[in-house]
Amino acid sequence: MGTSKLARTRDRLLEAAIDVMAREGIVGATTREIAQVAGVSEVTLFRHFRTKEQLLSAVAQHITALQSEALANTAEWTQDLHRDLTHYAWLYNNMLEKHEALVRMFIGEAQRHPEEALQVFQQAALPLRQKLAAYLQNHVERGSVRADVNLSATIDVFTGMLLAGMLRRRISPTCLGYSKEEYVVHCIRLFVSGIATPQYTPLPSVELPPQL
Amino acid sequence: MGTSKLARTRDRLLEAAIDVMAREGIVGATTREIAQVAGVSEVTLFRHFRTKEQLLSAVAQHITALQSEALANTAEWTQDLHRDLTHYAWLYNNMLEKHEALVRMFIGEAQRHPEEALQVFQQAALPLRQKLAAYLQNHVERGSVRADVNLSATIDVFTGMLLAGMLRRRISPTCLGYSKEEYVVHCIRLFVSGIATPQYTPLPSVELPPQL
DNA sequence: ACATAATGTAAGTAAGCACTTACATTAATT
DNA sequence: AATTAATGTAAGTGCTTACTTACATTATGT
Repeated sequence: MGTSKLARTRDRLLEAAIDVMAREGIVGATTREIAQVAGVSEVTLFRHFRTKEQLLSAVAQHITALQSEALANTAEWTQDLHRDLTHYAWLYNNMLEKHEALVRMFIGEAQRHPEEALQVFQQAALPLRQKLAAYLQNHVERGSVRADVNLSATIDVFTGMLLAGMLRRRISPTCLGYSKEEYVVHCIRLFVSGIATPQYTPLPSVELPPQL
Repeated sequence: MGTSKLARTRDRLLEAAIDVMAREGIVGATTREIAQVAGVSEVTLFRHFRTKEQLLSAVAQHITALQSEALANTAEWTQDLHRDLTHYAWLYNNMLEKHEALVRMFIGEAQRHPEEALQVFQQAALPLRQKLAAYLQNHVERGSVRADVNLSATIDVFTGMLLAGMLRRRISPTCLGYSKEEYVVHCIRLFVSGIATPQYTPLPSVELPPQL
């Protein structure tokens, strides 16, 4: 066995903690239920993590590790701005949906657990974010993206649109007036036409008026 | 006295509940502390609201009422798309910042309290949202906003950008690489250039927020 | 086979929780 | 002044929580 029994039990406890905390929130998640979901006794939980607080901290680190692992597979860029951003948007959106419960929890309890929330959200999204920044910077130098945009702010606007979309879908999925796909497509379109230079305007294919 | 003692105590309890719940979350907010903050005994709390659940429900209604009241003052539109949306964006952003703790709480606990979260977020933002929809529809008919956009989706993208910006600012305010003002300005610029028709391409002049 | 590491079982502790009961006190109304 | 409505005080109930202790059981490695 590559992993010891100790490590396997620890991992099961962390996964169970993620599961229960996502359902019940941090305050609502009891050590009893976490241990039960993990299939171990409550005493074992406290032998691995001396307090609930320490378990929470370990959970945050665990998630961070999982995320940067999942996003490690570098997507190949085609240099087609609209196509690449579509790929990126769906990658990001799917990640958000997969971890919706956790995202909600950390947003809601960010004030009470600032260091963990910061750790999870900032560190987990950092590599993907930097890749996108480098990609857009490349486009800026090639003249297809406007040079007068703050790249950090712009990227956060982009991911923020997708995040907010996911949050809103759960709250009122019925009477939104649009589908998930429609929303994401709108995000992409808005973003591309917002950062692209006038020369590079991919959207209105009919009769481009000459720019002045 | 316009308001009876009964109603005043009830109001103080509701305000205290908002205060404590915003700080501690719904699960973390204890009836003891809510009563203490309200300056009444815990028994009085239970005489006004038979259970904690019922108190939560009353809180949701109270917030909804407060919000639609605050947004009742109709802003006059100047028909200048960029200018009007700037005004709207700052109005919305300030509202979000004012109620940040509550927004966070309801996002985080939306799954466990679906009806209250829906009530607060949907109903509170509804009038403002409808006004913006009507305004944009007007611009569509006048040809300054593209006709091929889903207005509902587009509005949600706009408000979503602002919401996500507020959420992110609290988590990592230091190392963002941009200011709040910069973020909001980027939102506006992205949005305007994304929905405007090619004929109507406003020159993006940096606008300052109305006030702190 | 044996020593040790990891877990289970059972029971319990002290604290905090929502919520109640009984009775005294204050304020408003009549 | 008398009645009533609104609140306070004090004590307590039953439940759940994080966390502990003592001891028995299983798996693991040598």
